[in-house]
Amino acid sequence: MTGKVDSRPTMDDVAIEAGVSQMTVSRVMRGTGQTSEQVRHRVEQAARKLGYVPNRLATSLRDETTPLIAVVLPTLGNRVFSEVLDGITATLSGRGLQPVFGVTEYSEATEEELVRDLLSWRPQGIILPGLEHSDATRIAIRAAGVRVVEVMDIDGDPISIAFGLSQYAAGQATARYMLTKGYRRFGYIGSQGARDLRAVKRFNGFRDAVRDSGGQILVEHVSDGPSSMIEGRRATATVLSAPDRPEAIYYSNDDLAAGGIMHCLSHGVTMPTDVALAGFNGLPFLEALPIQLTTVETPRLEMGIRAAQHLIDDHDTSEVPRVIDLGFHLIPGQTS
Amino acid sequence: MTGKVDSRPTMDDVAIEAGVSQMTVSRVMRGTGQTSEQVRHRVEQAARKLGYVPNRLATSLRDETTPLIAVVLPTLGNRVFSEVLDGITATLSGRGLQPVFGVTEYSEATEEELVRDLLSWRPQGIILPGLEHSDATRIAIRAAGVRVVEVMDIDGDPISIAFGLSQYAAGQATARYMLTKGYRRFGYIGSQGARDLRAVKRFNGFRDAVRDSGGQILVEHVSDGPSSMIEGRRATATVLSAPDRPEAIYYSNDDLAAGGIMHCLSHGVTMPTDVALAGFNGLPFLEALPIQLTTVETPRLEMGIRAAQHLIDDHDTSEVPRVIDLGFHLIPGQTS
DNA sequence: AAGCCTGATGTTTACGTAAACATATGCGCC
DNA sequence: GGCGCATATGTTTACGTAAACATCAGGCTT
Repeated sequence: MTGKVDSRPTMDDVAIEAGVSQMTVSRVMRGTGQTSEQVRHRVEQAARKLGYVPNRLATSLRDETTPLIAVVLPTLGNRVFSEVLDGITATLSGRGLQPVFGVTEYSEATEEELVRDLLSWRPQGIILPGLEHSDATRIAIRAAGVRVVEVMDIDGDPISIAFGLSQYAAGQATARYMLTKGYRRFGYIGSQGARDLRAVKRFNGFRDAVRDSGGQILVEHVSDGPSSMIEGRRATATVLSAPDRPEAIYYSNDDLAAGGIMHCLSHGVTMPTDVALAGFNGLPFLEALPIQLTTVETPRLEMGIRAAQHLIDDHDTSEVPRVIDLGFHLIPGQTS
Repeated sequence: MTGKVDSRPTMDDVAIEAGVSQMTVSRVMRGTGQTSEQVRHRVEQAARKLGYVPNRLATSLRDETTPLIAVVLPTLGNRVFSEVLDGITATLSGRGLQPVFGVTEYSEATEEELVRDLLSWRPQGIILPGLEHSDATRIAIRAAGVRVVEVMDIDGDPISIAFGLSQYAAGQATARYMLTKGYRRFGYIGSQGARDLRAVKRFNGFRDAVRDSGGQILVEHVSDGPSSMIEGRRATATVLSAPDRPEAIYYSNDDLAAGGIMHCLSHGVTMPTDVALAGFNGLPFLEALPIQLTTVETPRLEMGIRAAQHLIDDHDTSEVPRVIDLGFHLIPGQTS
């Protein structure tokens, strides 16, 4: 017996109201199979009257498929990732797919738990940040047989396919550019401790390139918290007041670097003569700075779009793991 | 008969592997009821061996409840909303709740469809931007009997409860501040056509305050696309080259206003003597500007946190509609 | 030693939907 | 005028889980 006062109406309720069977309601709702004009009308009326809303939990359970795409991101505190998410959502919407997501705050343990939770929704696919994941995460994903796309990074072995850029090469390119400008004595400013693995890779590329040319990294200042302009400003003050003051500073991202510019402007430190600066990401807000930062533009939106697109397209799950390099673009600025 | 080669393992599969009944597996998985140490161990082993992942679709269908919170946002293209989302996610995670979300791109029709889609997941609650929604949206939500929180705005009648600020008052406050500084002839620059209803309210507050004091709005420049610094720059150039040039410009948000600052800096227009500027939001990137923008700081993170918190707390659904004013804070800058 | 509780496990059922199969009605055809 | 076929609708079942209820073994009580 259906018709409980308090509960949401089901197809059964609509069926009774319209004087037909539940199956007929199902047919009318989806516009499949054969239905007479008359019945269709009655059912639609009944559905509207009762405020019927289909229950996707039931549909998905029954069909053993969902319109969900799981999305994992390190944080929403950085514009970079909301742009990736933007690309994903824009691509999914209109195709009847919906994102369910969560953030790891750069913790591998959180990622593990999050992935388990997300997979329990039986999503069509999952988008993960970076290529480094715990064994448990990999096993869970493999067992789920779900399609995976990794984004942001291509330095390593993807589970299936990765859309991103070589973080190592980006660091290297930045270093080489600075080296051509004549700088040899560098400082590095980062954040998130060593948890931001892509920042670590960039710095490795930067450091290797510097060392190969006989340059040196005089000081590494990596704070533990999230990156922000104010933190970059503080860190820059510290680094520049050290006895062994660098000629140039490489920042793990634009927020920190912009803070560096703020410090220099407020303290009469001339860029690039007193100190040269370089950041990473090419975020739009850089346009607002009084002086153009040297940075590396990354295909953030495109990574999201391509990742989502890949999950939409019908691909073979057994494909060979591969990486798609979406490249990056060094923007020479006035700070170096 | 279970054990289909291709499909994900279910409790039945684990049960067979462990030589117990499905129900026992369920008990072990959730740690409820009575289970012997021995059986528990066998079941856990079997589950691990088969890579069992619970199916939340089934659980939710069976329990008639989900751990989902639906989130609707106008866009991810503006930092404001990713900050709100950040507040929501941070508050939900750790409580076993998950956000499912979508963006409307400022379209009421899209919102309607999106809300219907989201409600079909039978979420615990739904978070909507603003107080203006189509009748169909309201009806769907009412029928769903789902808990609703509206965020951003408090100028109007909430469906149930709203956490936000008075957009009208914010516009008014900005105008009054500008008026005390002696400006009387104003320009307005907006975007998103008239779709950004909160921007419209702010402008109404601004305009009313200006008119009340005998000032006037000489020009209104509202472009149709999304807001961006570059658009603000273009618009500012246009407005300042008009024959009836305003003494001060009010922008619908900080991105546009920052573009205005860019224009002035590049064209030797001195702020605030040649023209005064004011924005809205108090986004962190303003810190990067060479000159402090007059703006209104909004409690973006807090709106997200409070909204999510309200859905977590056990509230009476039949409560009287009400609005919670989280206030705003005018930041006097160097541009006015 | 019969009765009875307790702890451990099993069986049945319902959640809402949709495929597969079953049934009914009517109409054309030879 | 009976056969067959198309069209419209109904019935059964399964998806995976968990509450409610049923069963069963063993030990304790008197």
